[in-house]
Amino acid sequence: MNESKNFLKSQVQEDLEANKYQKIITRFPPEPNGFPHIGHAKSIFINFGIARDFNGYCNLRMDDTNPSKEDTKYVEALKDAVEWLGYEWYGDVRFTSDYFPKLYEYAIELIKMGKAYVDSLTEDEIREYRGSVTEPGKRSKYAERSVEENLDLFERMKKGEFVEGEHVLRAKIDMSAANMKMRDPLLYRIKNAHHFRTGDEWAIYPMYDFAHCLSDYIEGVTHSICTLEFENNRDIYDWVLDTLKLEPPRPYQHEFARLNINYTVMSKRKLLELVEGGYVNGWDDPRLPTIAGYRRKGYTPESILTFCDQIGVAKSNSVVDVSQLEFCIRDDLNTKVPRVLCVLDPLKVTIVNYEGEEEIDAPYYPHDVPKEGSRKLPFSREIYIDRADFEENPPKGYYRLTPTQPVRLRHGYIIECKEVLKDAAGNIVEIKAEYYPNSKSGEDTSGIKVKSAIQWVSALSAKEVEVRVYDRLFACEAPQGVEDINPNSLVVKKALIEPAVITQKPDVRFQFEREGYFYADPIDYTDETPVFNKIVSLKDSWGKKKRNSREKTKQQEKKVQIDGEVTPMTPEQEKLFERYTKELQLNTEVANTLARDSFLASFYEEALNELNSAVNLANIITNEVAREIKAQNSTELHFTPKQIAQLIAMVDEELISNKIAKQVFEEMAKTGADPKQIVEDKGLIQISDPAQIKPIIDEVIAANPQNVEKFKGGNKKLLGFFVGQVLKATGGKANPKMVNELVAQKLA
RNA sequence: UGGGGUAUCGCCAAGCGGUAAGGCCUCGGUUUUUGGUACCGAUAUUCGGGGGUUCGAAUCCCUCUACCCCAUCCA
Repeated sequence: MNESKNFLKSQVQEDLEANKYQKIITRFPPEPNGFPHIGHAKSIFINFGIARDFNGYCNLRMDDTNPSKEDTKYVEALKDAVEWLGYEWYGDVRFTSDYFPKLYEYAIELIKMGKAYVDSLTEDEIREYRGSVTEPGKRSKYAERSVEENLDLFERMKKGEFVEGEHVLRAKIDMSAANMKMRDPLLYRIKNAHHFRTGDEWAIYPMYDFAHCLSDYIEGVTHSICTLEFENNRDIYDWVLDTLKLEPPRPYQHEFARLNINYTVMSKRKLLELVEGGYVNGWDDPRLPTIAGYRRKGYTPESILTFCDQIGVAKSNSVVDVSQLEFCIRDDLNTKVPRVLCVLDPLKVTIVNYEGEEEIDAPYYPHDVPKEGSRKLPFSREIYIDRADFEENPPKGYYRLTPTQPVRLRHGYIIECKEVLKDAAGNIVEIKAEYYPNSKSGEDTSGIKVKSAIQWVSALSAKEVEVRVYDRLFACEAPQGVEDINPNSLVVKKALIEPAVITQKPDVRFQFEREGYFYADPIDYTDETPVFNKIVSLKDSWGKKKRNSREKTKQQEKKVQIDGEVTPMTPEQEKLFERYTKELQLNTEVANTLARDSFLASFYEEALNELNSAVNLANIITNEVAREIKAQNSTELHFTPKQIAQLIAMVDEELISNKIAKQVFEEMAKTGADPKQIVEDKGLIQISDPAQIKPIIDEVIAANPQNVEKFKGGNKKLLGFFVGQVLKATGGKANPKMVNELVAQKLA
């Protein structure tokens, strides 16, 4: 598996090291309102994977808070998917609906705290009152109801005394919050629908934002991992848990980018449209990116898991190329699956100089797959080969049978074309050929060199099978909907296959040599009418060559960036800028940053009172100090302008290098210690004596002969590498400028 | 227009101030009775653009740009 850590694993590791949790608990929490797709597989892989990696648990929880959409058939599909992928959830399957009583209690608690109220605005009014992204909302007059009234109303909501939409329970947070989600979010709504588990017991149902965080908490989840679109919901997640003052530890939410793959669609809505519109044959149609679809097509769980591992986990919206997935299934099947001969587009070949019949012993696996097994391949005078394996007027580079080019029948003899028979329309209907009796595979003494070996079947014993050749469902990379459907996404062929394959059971995979991997359809396959699904083609560098030569290579243009306008300075800022550039000789960029930030400016002025080192102070304040201020979100700073001045004084006196100054500053920001004290305690005084530095340089050079070579060969970037090594050896204390010069001299 | 995110090769993706990982794709080559596999090799002087700080910047600072998410009684 992938060794590099993703940000989620790093987070878990960090939390574990900080002793935040004793045991890691994650959860996979789908809403049972549709069939799981490969995006769910990614989530399953992440959640169960983290639990496995860190010796924890992963729960499977059905987030069933919306009875009008959910159904028990979906929970079965979800369970199947997890099991098929090889994971085991901890304990029983959980349901948010199991927590409805507990959730109700928490809601009452919030009401008692004055943090939740029953609102009786209409749906439209609620929307209107919420405001817009740029304008604040306004609070409902019902927010003023007393705790008693809220309690009474909420209980009656629960009892079913009201109709849908009459009341809702809302959190009392902030109607003018910049985060729209925090404008008094709804906690409960009245719904008369029948719930597939709790039946008609409840008249009210909790909203996602209320139920999810608390369900996580109830289950002892530590890391609540979800997709990017919930980033804005994190504030409510934290608000609910914090406001309720629950006993720690509590879970935290982390978001990652959902999976997208080109040439397909992933949204539930679009998938549903395809299924219900009859564009595909059900949720397990092999062209669909559903787990059931991939499974029916013949993908292995291992290949899906490998894929999930390869694509990684990050926060940028991305679209993974299908070829990555296709690679995974090819790679998995290559070492697992027997090779057999199947002719998809049969063309008759009569071997005129052959009489009788024979059986050829043919191994199931090629030389590079360490597996045993073989079968008998019947051979006779009449055989079939694939139409694509004969060309009367072959293009350049064609390796297969032509009127002048012999070819080997895989595992069998070399044949040569003698005559081409055509129908009235000019279509080739048969080939008369001759074979070389002394060219049999394994005992070939003919000395004839052929460029390829092709698949074939004997006419006498071949069986007709149905082969469903699937191609991508959509014709374009980023399909919008059914209008982009590839009309040839399914081609059903009557193919001819060698007899050994037919005695096999369904649910078995093969490689049809030179064609691809195929799967005996687990549902439609019978011995009388065998059906094979194409899983994926083999890599086809010949087909590609042909295609590429036809396609024009399009050149990509580099995008031109346009610079936007910068907001002008106020007169006061203008004045400061003037002073900084003219009087203090700061460069315009630094002066600009300082002048525009009043906090930084006053910090700078104060430091300037302590030390007359305008440029160096300005530099550290606009860069390092600014960063700390951002990180600490203002207020609680551990360092003062005076201390910064002391630090810079040491730099000015060349007691410490700039590099060390940054290190000292970080320490100051963390602990609030005095810069001089830090330098003293850690012995950070700069080493500027060449006599001390030179031996270290020699050591570094001696230890890295290849890099010395590379450097002398012209790789000047390596100078930085050597400087870095020397600095590392001295604990960062060597004067970097001097090291630079000395190293350059040494290596010159 | 407010808030929250994200930008590193054709596609994913490491990287957290000191030599731009890896996989897929692509292109060469070797082996091959699968135009498969395997194996070797090539492919980012540059990290969305522009500035700044530093001996040294993909990494720190400023700024601009592009894209995604948020105004369901969905999740």
